[in-house]
Amino acid sequence: MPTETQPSPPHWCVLGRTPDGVFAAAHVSASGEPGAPVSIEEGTLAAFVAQHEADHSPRWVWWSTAQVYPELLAAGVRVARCHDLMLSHQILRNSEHVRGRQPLIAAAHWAEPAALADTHEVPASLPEPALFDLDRAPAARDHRDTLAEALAEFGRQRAAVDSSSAAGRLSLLLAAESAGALIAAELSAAGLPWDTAEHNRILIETLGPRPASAAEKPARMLAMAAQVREALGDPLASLDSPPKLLRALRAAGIAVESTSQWELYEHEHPAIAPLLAYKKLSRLLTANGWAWLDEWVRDGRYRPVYVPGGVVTGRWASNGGGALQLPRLLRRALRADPGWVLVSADVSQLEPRVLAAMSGDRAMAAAGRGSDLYAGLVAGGVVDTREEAKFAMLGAMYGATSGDSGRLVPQLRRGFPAAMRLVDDAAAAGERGGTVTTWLGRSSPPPDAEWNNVQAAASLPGASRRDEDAARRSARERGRFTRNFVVQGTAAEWALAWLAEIRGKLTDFAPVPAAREAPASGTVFARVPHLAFFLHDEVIVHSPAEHADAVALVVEEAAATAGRRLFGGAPVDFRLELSVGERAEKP
DNA sequence: TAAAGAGGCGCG
DNA sequence: AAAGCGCGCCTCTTTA
Repeated sequence: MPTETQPSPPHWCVLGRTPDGVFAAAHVSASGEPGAPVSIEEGTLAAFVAQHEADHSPRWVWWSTAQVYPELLAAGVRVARCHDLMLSHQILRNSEHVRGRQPLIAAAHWAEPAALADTHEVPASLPEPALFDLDRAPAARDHRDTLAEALAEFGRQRAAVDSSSAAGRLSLLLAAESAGALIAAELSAAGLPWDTAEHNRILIETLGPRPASAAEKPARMLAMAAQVREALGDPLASLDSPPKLLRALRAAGIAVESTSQWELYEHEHPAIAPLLAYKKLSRLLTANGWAWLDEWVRDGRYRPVYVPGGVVTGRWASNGGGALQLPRLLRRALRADPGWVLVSADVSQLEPRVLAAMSGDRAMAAAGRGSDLYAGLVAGGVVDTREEAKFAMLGAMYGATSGDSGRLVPQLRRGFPAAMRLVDDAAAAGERGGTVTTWLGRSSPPPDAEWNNVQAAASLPGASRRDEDAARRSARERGRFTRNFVVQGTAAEWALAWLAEIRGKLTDFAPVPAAREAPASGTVFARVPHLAFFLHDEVIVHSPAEHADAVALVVEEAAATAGRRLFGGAPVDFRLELSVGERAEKP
């Protein structure tokens, strides 16, 4: 700890705009004292940031990483750490650990536009993109990005954390969330190395040659469609319109309620197999076909848009490019540049392990030690087969009450009472209309007005059976949501800590010679190992081949570090499936 | 004619 | 394949 006689190092550097739209910065010392604002000449922001980053690497405090950081990266400037005011605001104003939430809630203009729309404080017709448009005239720009507002909000957030009952955990969460925002921007900047030729080959092999126009269907789809129509005895049957398809199926004597594949599987009819095949092909064509390739892959890089904190549980969402839905069929198209490799890792059974750690369930932790957790459940005699173990765990975390999954939950409850109590308590809180909170302090939203109305209606004297059923049903639904929230949300926190740790360690690698660079990764990443993909519990690092083993070690050690950061000495292993190679496809 | 909703399916 | 959480995106249909 620095003594009073030592000058406080400028821990934070708050960035915002002056009223006339020019960037300005103010240092804030460890004690919270802001220094005098320094204005930054037009067009010199990147140089300013680079200089300060080299001098003392402050934690940059800014309104929105997504707003500021892409431009810095494009200018070749990386930052080590930041505090994203927007993301932090969302966490703090909802967190049950924060006692003094009122100042944050009162600063309603800091909320996301979507959240404002929910409370009808903003007309639904408000053009949302305008709020994020840097190119607008300064006068019309949102006032949230002024330096004065940033300093005020930063002060509110520090006070909120200091007053909370879990300052250490919340600080860790805000740091991890902000690191995630940096990483999301860096992932888009670096891109995922994509083998367009291989993707095209897969499309041709699966669908047939690319039709001359998008209006035409590929040959294999036409062939499947012909088989379906033949089998249905209906040469004009429409396969692309669910209502029409449903009528055609019924007319052919197939008694289905919907056209979804899980229901079609139940029926024996010569039309079923080609119809399911047609649906698969159609999905590939529309979601990740040639149009997707043309739109999303440039210069050998797929650059999706990630949205950190975009999911209510804290998981990332994506907005454009469908990064979180890449079909496994296309994994072969992920391919490192020549002389580089992809280091791919995914966490085995992340959510059950997180549940074991947060509940302190020693038996469940033991089941996951040194091996596959599901195999551990079998070895421990809780269930008979690995498949049963998997379904039982999913049922426990999602709140299954029926089916094979629900049937196995009681066995889990006997074997792992502590873990099950944690999720059962979370479900009970949700059913009562309460909120639940993740390990680091992200709280679930309270029930909306509609939910409260339904519950209230059922407890009125004249409530009908229908009212009561509706209330019970929506209570149970909410219980399943809060049950899953604590596990999914804490797993997302673990994953952020893992990512942040990997990112930090990757900066230690020396750049490879210019002759070996991967220019499509952008100036910042062309010569160093960098994160290239993230998907909830899975990362891919694009690395010069000679660093592959060291990078793999970094990824592995980061998992252990993340476990310690969150859970201290909890005896839970976070095991990875690691692979290193030119392609990311699993063996 | 554009927006909103529903159905369906990809991912974890 | 399993019914049970969280998403995004595409298509077709209904609604304003």
